[in-house]
Amino acid sequence: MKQSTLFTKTQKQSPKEAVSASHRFLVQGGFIDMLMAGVYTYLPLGWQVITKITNIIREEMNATGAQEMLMPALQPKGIWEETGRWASLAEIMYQFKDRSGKEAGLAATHEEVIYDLVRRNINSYRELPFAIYQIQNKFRNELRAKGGIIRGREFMMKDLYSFHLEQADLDRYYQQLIEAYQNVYRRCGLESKVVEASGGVFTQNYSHEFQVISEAGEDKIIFCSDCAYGQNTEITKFKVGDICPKCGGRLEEGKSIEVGNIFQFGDKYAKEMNGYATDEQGQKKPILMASYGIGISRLVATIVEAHHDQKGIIWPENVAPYQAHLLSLGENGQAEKIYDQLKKRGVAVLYDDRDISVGAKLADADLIGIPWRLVVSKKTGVKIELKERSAQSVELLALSELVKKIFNK
RNA sequence: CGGGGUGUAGCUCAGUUGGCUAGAGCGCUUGCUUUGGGAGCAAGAAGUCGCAGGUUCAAGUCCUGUCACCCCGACCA
Repeated sequence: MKQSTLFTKTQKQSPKEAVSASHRFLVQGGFIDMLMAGVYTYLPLGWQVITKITNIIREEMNATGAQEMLMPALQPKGIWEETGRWASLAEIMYQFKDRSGKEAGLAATHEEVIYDLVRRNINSYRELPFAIYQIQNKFRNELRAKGGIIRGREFMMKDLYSFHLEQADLDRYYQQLIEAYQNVYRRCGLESKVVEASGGVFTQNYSHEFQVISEAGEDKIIFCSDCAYGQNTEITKFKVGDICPKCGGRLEEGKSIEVGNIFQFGDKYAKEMNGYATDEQGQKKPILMASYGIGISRLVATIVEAHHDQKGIIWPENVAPYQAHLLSLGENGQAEKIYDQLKKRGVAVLYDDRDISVGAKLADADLIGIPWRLVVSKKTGVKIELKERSAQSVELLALSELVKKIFNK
């Protein structure tokens, strides 16, 4: 990708409304653009990051046997009335009348839609268990949107629903998903805590949140410094300094960002929406459900909160918009050749071919935060100067050495 | 929803007790120079002063309404 043709430029000035590092750098670097409070466009650079993250999520979800599909965002009132949530979610859900006077809403979540689909299609224990997920925007009429894409009114989510006839089977899959979630966060460069929390207004049962310790967070948790255990301060009886019940480490308290939340609903939806299947003995049994969500847009912001310095973002390699950032600094065509070579070898490279000052290019490279910076200038001759975004030192390498060393190509 | 604040060029902002042709920096266009940390010089384009109404000889400035955005709180799969 040639940077001269990249849609939207970086901004020299930080947006006035930005109070968090993620908000500031994502806007300044040209990753996101606000349309209204809590509603953002993912610009080409931001979309590259989203694509990397969703691919990681797909790999991990598919590995558990889950299948991907896509449900409607526009939903009828009827199914929501079956569970009583049309009324109980009235404040958070966008609800309106269409021009024939029919009431409808925008998806705040998808339990009703998926359960309606399942009850009409699943009749036998032979068809269970299974898990379905989608990656889609959710709409929530938050009283106040905050912190760029940390709390949006329209935001991207991966939501997965699993269905079982036996509680033990649900428990088994639930544990499997906890591990899959931890894999997702680890691959995104984040250390997550698995935190016990209340089910909020949505379920009486317990739930687990995945929290990343960060000053930009809105949640407060008690967590173990040695393992991934934690409890939300909403429900905890532990105090700072208590012993971790999992590993015996010491508990601490800190602010954190909730990047995932999983719930066991058990037979709640079976009862409310009449979802039953026949077991081996020919008996009617409730179809149990659990829900599992990852806030993808919030995850992007969380990664930036965890990986940045004064100058900009430092993307972990797995989620970086490009693998390498090639900068042409006042030379005569050598960079263009190297760009072609890198493309030929399958390296995803952003090539800064713009006719602007050296300082501006270097500053933009720091702001955008691609992990490997490749500089070609009069000084470098036929070689390339390599610098890792997170490091201070540079080294001169020939193209073949370079691609072998860092891209394994 | 309660409290506080802000809407003036693409962006960040200045604009005095109401007064004449509404400004700056950045960005943008053209030309020349420059080239390892956000370049210099010259010329230029760019504004219904958020929107509607009112007061006044005169409104960016005062009044009323309205819309949008930000911050604190409340809220929060």
